[in-house]
Parts: sequence; C-alpha cells; structure tokens
Amino acid sequence: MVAIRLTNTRTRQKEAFQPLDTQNVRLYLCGPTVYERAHLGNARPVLVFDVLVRLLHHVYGDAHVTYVRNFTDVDDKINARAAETGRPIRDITDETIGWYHDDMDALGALRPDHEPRATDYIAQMITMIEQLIRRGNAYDVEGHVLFDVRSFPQYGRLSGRSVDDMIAGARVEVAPYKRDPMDFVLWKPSDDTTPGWDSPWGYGRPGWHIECSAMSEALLGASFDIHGGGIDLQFPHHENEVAQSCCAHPEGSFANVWLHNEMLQVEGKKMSKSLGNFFTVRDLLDRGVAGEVIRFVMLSTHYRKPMDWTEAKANEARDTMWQWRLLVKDVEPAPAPSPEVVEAVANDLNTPGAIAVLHKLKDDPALLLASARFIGLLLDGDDGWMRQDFEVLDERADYQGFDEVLARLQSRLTEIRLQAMASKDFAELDRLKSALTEAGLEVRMSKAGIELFEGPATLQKRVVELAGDIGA
RNA sequence: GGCGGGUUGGCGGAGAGGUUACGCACCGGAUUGCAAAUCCGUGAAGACCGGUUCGAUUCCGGUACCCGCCUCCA
Repeated sequence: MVAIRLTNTRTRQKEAFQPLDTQNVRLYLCGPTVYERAHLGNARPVLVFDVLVRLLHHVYGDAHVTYVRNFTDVDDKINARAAETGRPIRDITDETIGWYHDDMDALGALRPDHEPRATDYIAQMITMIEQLIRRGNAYDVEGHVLFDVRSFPQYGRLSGRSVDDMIAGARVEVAPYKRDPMDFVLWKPSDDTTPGWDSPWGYGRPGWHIECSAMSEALLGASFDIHGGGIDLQFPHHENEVAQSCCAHPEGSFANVWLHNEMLQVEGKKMSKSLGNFFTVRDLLDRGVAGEVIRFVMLSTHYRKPMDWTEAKANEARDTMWQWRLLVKDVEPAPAPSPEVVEAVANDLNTPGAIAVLHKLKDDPALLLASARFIGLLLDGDDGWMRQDFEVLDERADYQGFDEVLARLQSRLTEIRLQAMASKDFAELDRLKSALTEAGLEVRMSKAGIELFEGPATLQKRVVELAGDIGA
C-alpha cells in the first residue's frame, strides 16, 4: 500500500493520510462562483485536486473515492452581472458552468463525482441555520441571520488568528446589528431585484459560507477526509465553514485534512485586471497553448509554493511535451505507472519531483506514457495541439497533405545535397536549410540522408512555399 | 497593525542532517561538408548573521528583501 502524506493546514504539518473509511474516501473542493470564465488561478486548485484524486483512485480504487466540487450559483457578483446585462441569472450560471466544464476538461481534469449547485441545496442550508440558532451559535436580527463567533471558542484556529487580533486589524464590516464585528452572515434579506427564497427569517438568500457546509454534509457527511482550495480561502471562507459545520454537528469532525494551494502569479506579479496581466484559461487555449502544456507548467511547481506563470515556462513545457509526445507515439502504455512517480505524488503531491522522474523514463516510452498519465499528462486524445501552431496560428494553415509535402521536400533536398557534395558548393543548400530552419522545421542531415521534422512552431505555410520554390 | 508563505547553481525547480536531484541553457568530446539530432562528459547553488551538531543548503533563532491573506478573489 502506498503511504500518502499530505500537509494539513489545520495542524501545519505533513501527516500520514488515513481515510475515515478506505471503502469511501471523501473529498471536497471549493468550486467557482459562476459568472465569468475561469481565470488561470482558478485552474490551480482544480489541477492539484485532480492529481490527488488520481492518486486516491490508484491507491483505494476508482469506486472508493467520492470527489465533490460545488458551483456557487447564488452570489452578489452574479446578481450584478445579471443587472448589467439584463440576462436571467440562470442563463448566466448555466452558460458559465458550460464554459467551466469545457476549460477544465481541456486541462485534463477529471469531472468530480458530484458537482452540486448551491441553489439546489437551499433547503439544507436553511435546516443547518435553524440548527445553529437552536444550539445558540447563531441569531437573527433585522432579517439577517448571523453566526456568533464568540460562541465557538475554536474560531480562528484553522487560519491561526484570534478574534481579538482581527478586530484590532479593523478591516471588518461594522454593522449595527452584529453582536461582534467578526460575526458573519448566514442568511440575508432579498428584495425584488435579488434572487431569494422563503425562509423562517423572511424572503432572502444565503451567505457565501453556508453552502459549502450544507453541501459537504449532504454529500459526504458530517465527517470527511479532505477539504481544500486556494490559500486565500483559508480565511474567512474555510474558517467560517468550520465554525458552521462543527457547531451544527458537534458529533462530526468536518474535514480531517485541509489542503491549501498557494497563489498564482504572472511574470512575477499578482495576476490582476489593473496590471493588465489577467487572463483566463480560455485565453491561453485560444492562443494555442495546449491544455496539457498549461497543466505541465502548473504541475512543475509544488502546490504549496507560489506558482509563477511565465511565457518562458510555457515554451519550455511545450517543447518537453512535444518531445514526449513523439516518444510515445503509437506506444501502448505500461500496465502501471512507475513506482517512483507514484511515490513522488504520494509525498505531499510532489508533482515537480514526479516530472523529474518522468524525464528519466525516456528510454522506456511505455512506462513514460503510463506514468505521465498518472498525473494527467499525455492523455489519450489530448495531442491535437501538435497539429496547431503555438503562437502564429494565422501564418500556419492546416495543410492536410503536409506530410506528403515534407516527403517531396526531403527527396528534392537530397538531390540538391548530392549535387552540392559533388560540386563542393554548399551555398545553395545552406541557404535552403537555414530558411527551412527559420520556418520552424528541423533539418537533420546525416550520412544516411536527410530527415525533416515538424516542430511545435513550424510554419507550415512557409515550408510549403519554400518547397514550391525548389520544385518539390 | 495581525497572520502566513518564499529566498537553492545562468534560468526553472525538488528531495534529503553527511553520498549525482531533475529540466532548460552553457561548455568539452564523439558525430557532421557545416549544422541539427543523438550519445558521452565537465563546470556551476542554497539571501545574510548567529546557534545546535563530528558535520547543515537541510534543524533552531535573528536580520534583510519579496509575495499573499486579513475586502463573499482559487
């Protein structure tokens, strides 16, 4: 049995992972608020959990893992988007969920077993809020229901803060109806312009945090194994989830292991709209950066370290994936991944370490393939990007007969070369070769002859023109 | 102000208290009409200051710098 170790944010230590039930390992990832395309940062926790789920499948069996990732489809940002565009909320959320699926599929991420939408769990949220009120952990006032943080002594433990310190920081919203400035909303009133549901506290809608508490309980129970998301969710979102769930179900432990990934940067800076370096997964895909190349870059930095997305990394990843793709062409995967790769992933999801092992498997393409697939790379059918240009789509048409062009070009070049070798005048040949090289074609000349290889940046159109110039 | 993360060779990026990370780049050799590709090989590190230790880049403390969170942003 592979020994999985994970760094648990709750204890701040790397621990041996021990599922509550090896027949049903349960994990929950906080999913997106669905009002716009997923940005690149949104992809990181998805890929971290994807690798984790693949590992758990490997160790405990596909049928013994339950993976839940929610869609937050009730939110003031969505309301704002609806107001701006005049579109119905459901249209916006449905469309965004479709996009999300498309984009995460393109990254090779497995669909979770359950993808609950918050709006389908309003009844469970109301039930949980009622429990919290009954137990003295929440109170309703002026149509709002608030969680009373002072009623939960452990509040702040997950994120390593104390209520008093945070209040001293004084960034909390001061509302007159709050008993304590840190109290957070479980339910709030809605008006005609905002979506709402009938509740014991009037027509209204849930606060952000309660949905994850309600949905994780409904689908995974009051105790489950792993909960995660970006480190920015540690506070307040996850802290508040802990408070809600543990107070509503003192008999449960909620999540045993908390997994948080560090944030994403772009060229050394925080990704933000104001800096102009904000982009979505779809933006990259549309630019021709393949999903598995994005994935490779993401996995080449450990999840607990800040990940810096750079153009240089994307290019290097593309070259590596190209090379691997050529190596495993027409190769059947080995029956099992390399134990070394599994071990690296089992060691707190050390994907950079796993990739280092993959580099060493180049002599064994079948094992390389099986091992790469273990972390979601070189997946079957994901090689379509090799037929597209990376950055210069417009200069490269999709020539159906490009392989034939290459074959003709090769034999014509061979003739020219033979002449050159006879006449000792290589000027023309060298000129042709450098032109082809500049067009992104790899030209290998050996005693055996000339071989031409298409590369990730080959400009097919240019190559075809050059071939025509010399009558190939 | 509070909390947390980071600082490794030219670049990217890991593990491990003592033995080659790995990739890219570079350099040398084989090979080549010249190259490319391939193969072989060399060199190169752990912000700074202390401490623990026979020995630390790896543990502990401090300093500097960078970054994130504390604002329903992953």
